[in-house]
Order: sequence, then C-alpha cells, then structure tokens
Amino acid sequence: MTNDTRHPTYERVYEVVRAIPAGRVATYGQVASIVGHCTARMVGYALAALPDAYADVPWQRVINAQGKVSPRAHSASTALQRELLEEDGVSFSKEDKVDFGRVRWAGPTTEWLLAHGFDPAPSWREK
DNA sequence: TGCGTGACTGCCT
DNA sequence: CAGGCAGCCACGC
Repeated sequence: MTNDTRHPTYERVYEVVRAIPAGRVATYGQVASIVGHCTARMVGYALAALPDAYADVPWQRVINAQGKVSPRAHSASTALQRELLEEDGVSFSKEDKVDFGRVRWAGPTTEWLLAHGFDPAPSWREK
C-alpha cells in the first residue's frame, strides 16, 4: 500500500468489516474502536456510503449495540441485512435481536492489526 | 464553493 | 431509570 496516502477513514472501516467472518457480527462501536480515531456514527456513515464496487465488504455483519439491525430510511435494506445474516447462520430472537453471547465477533488478532496497519490497542479487547 | 445529511454510542443529568 | 447531547468523514446539490 502507498504510504504517502493514508487510507481515508471510510477505507479503514471497510478493511475491518472485511475481517468479520461469516456467522459472526460486530457492533458499530466495536468496529469504530478497532479502526481508532473513529466514532460509531462514522462507521454508520461509512457503510451508508458503501460503493457498489466494495461488494466484498460484509456490511450485514455490522449491527447496533442493541443486537438489532439498525432501522433506516430504506426499510428494504434492513430486511435484506437480516436475510443475509440468517444465510450466514445467525439466528434472531422473536424480538429481532441476535444472541451476542453466541455470535459476537471476538475481533481481529494482534497480527492482523499489525499486518493491516492498525493500532493493536488492547483497550477494546479488555472490554 | 458551502452546507446538509446519513447504518450510532456512551456518558452525564 | 430514562432522556438528551456531543462526537465528526465523505459526498452530492
């Protein structure tokens, strides 16, 4: 990667989301913590602006802290997200919430963080 | 060329 | 215990 051009925040967000394995989910805040110098809303912004060219980004695996798919302007997108997650093997309760205790992503490994140029800050893992 | 807007979360009162 | 506010990038009109 070019070192003279730092990856924009959105690009870093996509990078982290790509690391989420199928059958696992992460929250906006969790992704933000991993990216660093980034807020949960920023992650939401990044995913909302996700270009079609980034089809390899499993955006459906990012949900809100309540364990539910975040409602938005285009409800069809919300339904699609849930559908894609179920295909990943993620089940929802009758309250439309996922079981964090079972599908919560543990996060990337320290070597992954280093290999991708992220700060291996342990703060988000201790939590 | 400037402003509004868009997939959120945690702390404080 | 619940509601409110601050945080802050990129893109389109």
